[in-house]
Amino acid sequence: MLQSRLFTKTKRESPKGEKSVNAILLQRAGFCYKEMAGVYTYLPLGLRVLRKIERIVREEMENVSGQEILMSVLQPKSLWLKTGRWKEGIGEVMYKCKGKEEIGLGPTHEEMLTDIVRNYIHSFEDLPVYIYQIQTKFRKEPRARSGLIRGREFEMKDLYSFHQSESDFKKYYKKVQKAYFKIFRRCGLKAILTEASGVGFTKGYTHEFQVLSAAGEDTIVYCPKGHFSQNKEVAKFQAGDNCPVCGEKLLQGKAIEVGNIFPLGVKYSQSIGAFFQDRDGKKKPIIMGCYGVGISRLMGAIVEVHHDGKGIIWPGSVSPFDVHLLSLQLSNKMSQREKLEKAAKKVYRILQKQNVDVLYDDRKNKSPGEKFADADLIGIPYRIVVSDRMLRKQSVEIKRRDKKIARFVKIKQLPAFLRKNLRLNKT
RNA sequence: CGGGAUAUGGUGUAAUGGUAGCAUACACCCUUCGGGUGGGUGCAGUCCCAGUUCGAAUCUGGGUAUCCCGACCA
Repeated sequence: MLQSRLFTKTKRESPKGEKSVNAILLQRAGFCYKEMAGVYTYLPLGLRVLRKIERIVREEMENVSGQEILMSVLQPKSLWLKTGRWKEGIGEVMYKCKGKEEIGLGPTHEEMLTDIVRNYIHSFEDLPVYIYQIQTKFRKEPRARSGLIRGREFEMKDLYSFHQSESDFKKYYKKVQKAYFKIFRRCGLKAILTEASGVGFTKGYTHEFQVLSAAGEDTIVYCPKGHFSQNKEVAKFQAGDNCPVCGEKLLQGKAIEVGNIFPLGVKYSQSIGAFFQDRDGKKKPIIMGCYGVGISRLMGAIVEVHHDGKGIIWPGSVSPFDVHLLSLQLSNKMSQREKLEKAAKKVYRILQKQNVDVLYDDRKNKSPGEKFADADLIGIPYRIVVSDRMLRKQSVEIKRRDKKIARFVKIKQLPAFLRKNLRLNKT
């Protein structure tokens, strides 16, 4: 991708009033455009990141036998009346449209999917089944905040599992738990499995995946060795207490909830009427589980964790590009400029041939300082510089965004270097 | 939903009752060239409605929007 053609440019100043790091950096660098409080447009750079995160999530969902569907955003009132949630609970934050009839904008999809499942699952032999989707959700949040961390419109992956027995559900629950750790690790985040309050019908155990960050809305009490963590709202322990597992002193910190998993029991199957006939001939409500990942929130969380004073530092797995190629047009001699452009294009082609996603800063009349500043702000993991100085040595300069020092690689040896080093980032 | 703050060119800011200024971005000219080079020219603005006043960006009332704290966060 040629940066001269890239839609959107970086901004020198932080958006007015904005305090949260992810909101500032994502807007300044041109990843997101704020439409309203808690409502964002994903620009070319931002969408690439979102897609990368989606890809990771999809792969891990397929690994736990999830089948992807895409449900509608518009939801019938009748279904919500069946579960009593049109007016209460999440219904309170549902956007409702009045047309011919009242319709809800999906804040979550338990009702809808349970109703669909009701139409296809009739026997124990049809179970278990695991259905997920990646979709935009709408919630009338009383207070949208912190950029992508809490939006009124946001992207979420929601997986629902359907089982014939509690024990089968529990096995799957554990499996998804593992898959979730993998998702967050692949996104460059260290998630802490945290016990949280269940809603009435969940009788106890629900789990949140929390990422430590000052931008978080939750406070967790956790074991630094990772044995234990509880959300402050339900915590029976406090900072300074001993970890019930290893005895280590517990810590307390702010955290962003990037995912959650919880049992639904038979709440929805019962009220919506999703039953199956068991091998004993009896009709039973399907046992359900629900597993969410805030995809767009994850993007915000990654920025909160991976940045410095100059900009974002994307983990390779979710970066919009693998390499940011800069050509420094320094000489005022036309012949030299042409020579440099030719060399930069050659490097660009080498990179593309190696299947490296590259953003090529081919902009003319931009000073080196400006190109460096933009590269730091955008935060692509590798920066490759082509300049007169480099050309004299038949080399390019390669610098990692998260490292201070640069190294020099002969253009001839570039393909080998790329094969050897960049693959590391493809998780 | 309670509390606080803010609203001025595309973006970021100054002007506290009397000529709306600066920076940046953008366009053009010159200059410079490995960390936002310097200079010149041009383009462009007071959130909305009402009120006070000879006169309002500025004061008053109402509205709207944004940010922050809290409540809320199946």
